[in-house]
Amino acid sequence: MSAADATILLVDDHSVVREGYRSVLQKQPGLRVIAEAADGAEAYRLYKSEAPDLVIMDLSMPGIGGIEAVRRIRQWDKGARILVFTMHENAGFAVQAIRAGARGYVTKTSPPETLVRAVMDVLAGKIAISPDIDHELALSRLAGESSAADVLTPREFEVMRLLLAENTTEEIAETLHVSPKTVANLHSLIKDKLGVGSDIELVRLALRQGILTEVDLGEG
Amino acid sequence: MSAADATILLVDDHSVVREGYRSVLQKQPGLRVIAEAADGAEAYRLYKSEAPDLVIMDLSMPGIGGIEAVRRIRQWDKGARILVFTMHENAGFAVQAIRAGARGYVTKTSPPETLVRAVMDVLAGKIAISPDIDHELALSRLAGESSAADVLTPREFEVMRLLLAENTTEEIAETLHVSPKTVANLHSLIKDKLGVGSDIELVRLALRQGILTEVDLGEG
DNA sequence: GCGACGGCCGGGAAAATTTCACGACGGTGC
DNA sequence: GCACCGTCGTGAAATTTTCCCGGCCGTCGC
Repeated sequence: MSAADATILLVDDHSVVREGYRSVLQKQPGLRVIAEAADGAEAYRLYKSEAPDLVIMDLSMPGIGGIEAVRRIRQWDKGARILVFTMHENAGFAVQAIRAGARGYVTKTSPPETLVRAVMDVLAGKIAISPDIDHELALSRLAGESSAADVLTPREFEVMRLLLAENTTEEIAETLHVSPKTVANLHSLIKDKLGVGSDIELVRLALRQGILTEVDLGEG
Repeated sequence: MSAADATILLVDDHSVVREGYRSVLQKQPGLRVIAEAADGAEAYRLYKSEAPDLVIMDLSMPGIGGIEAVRRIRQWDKGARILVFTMHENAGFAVQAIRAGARGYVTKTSPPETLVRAVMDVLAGKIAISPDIDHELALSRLAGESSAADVLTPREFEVMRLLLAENTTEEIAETLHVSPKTVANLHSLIKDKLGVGSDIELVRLALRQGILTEVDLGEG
């Protein structure tokens, strides 16, 4: 435990899983886990008090999620090094995470070596993406699937969010203070722009692109 | 490592997570992890060759999922003791798991002690459910939400599955060899029986009840 | 200033879908 | 036999979706 060890903050809402990170990382010389958090808010607090060299962050967590935690930490410390380590084998999430300021994205299905390698790369200032996500990103590029966040105007995106969260056209019209007709028109336009034929496909696309998570839907 | 140790098979598609189980369990005397599997098929194969006293099983895995793996193992060995350990804090999944033959259901957010306790309980022949799921189950009972699997007839359930998986009414009519009109009628009837007003709500309910998982939707 | 453009809001009408009422058929239980 | 339920389908009404339209407003380039 020399003073030169790189210090690490682990963030994951599953304690048994944190135990796994620890076990893998402590086999690696030069790394030292100095703190653990179970949600985004705690992660932010601990980052400020502990100033670790690296954060390993899960995405799906109660309260403020991982993406938002990444954003806040980066806002507080522009140089923060955050490696996202998550179960989502989903290019959409990776794009969001990197845009939010993460320096790496590794899926939990990756072998321990990949995680260790990514930790080292991020500490060395590189960007680390696990191979499966690299592949996913390439595929989505090739498929040319429209990214909802890109092709939709802010208003359309908002309506889409509400469609997925609330239910009836009338309710949305009310919260937006526009006519139900407008919402219906937008709804149709959104499906058109996104190239989906049904609401069910719309939900699937939102899930695939990480606009929505399972827990968002389940709780609603 | 006495011969009297209880032998355990770990099943989880995330290697780092298996590392976590190991770390927690090996602190407990009387337990010995003898094998690990990364998916349902491998779990089944290893169960037959290793005959462990207990299986600790994740649910969301590539290929055949955890529920199906539980079913197969129990079919092969009526006395198999399987403890489901998953991220899904979802009463629907718990019901499915128990019906498939699991002897316990613990969420990954639970502290390590809860997992250890559940392992001991299941080995002792008891049924172990983590407190959060107990609570969820109680709530869903109180809310009296119609369980899709109960209120729907087999045919209706099948159509619902197809609606969530495929997309157009025509395609489903084709695969079922019935008129599109019938599918439309069923579609309407299903929403009525389930008390949902829109397709989006239908997806949400399916997710909540564990009829569908995020990966089902994403991959479609 | 002024014209072009794009986002936003909604009306109107045609087209498609959803919903409801109804009948037929086979299987099951009494 | 008879009642009941699940399945399948028709037809017509009700509703929604979709398409086409025009107006309003802010921005950009000239």
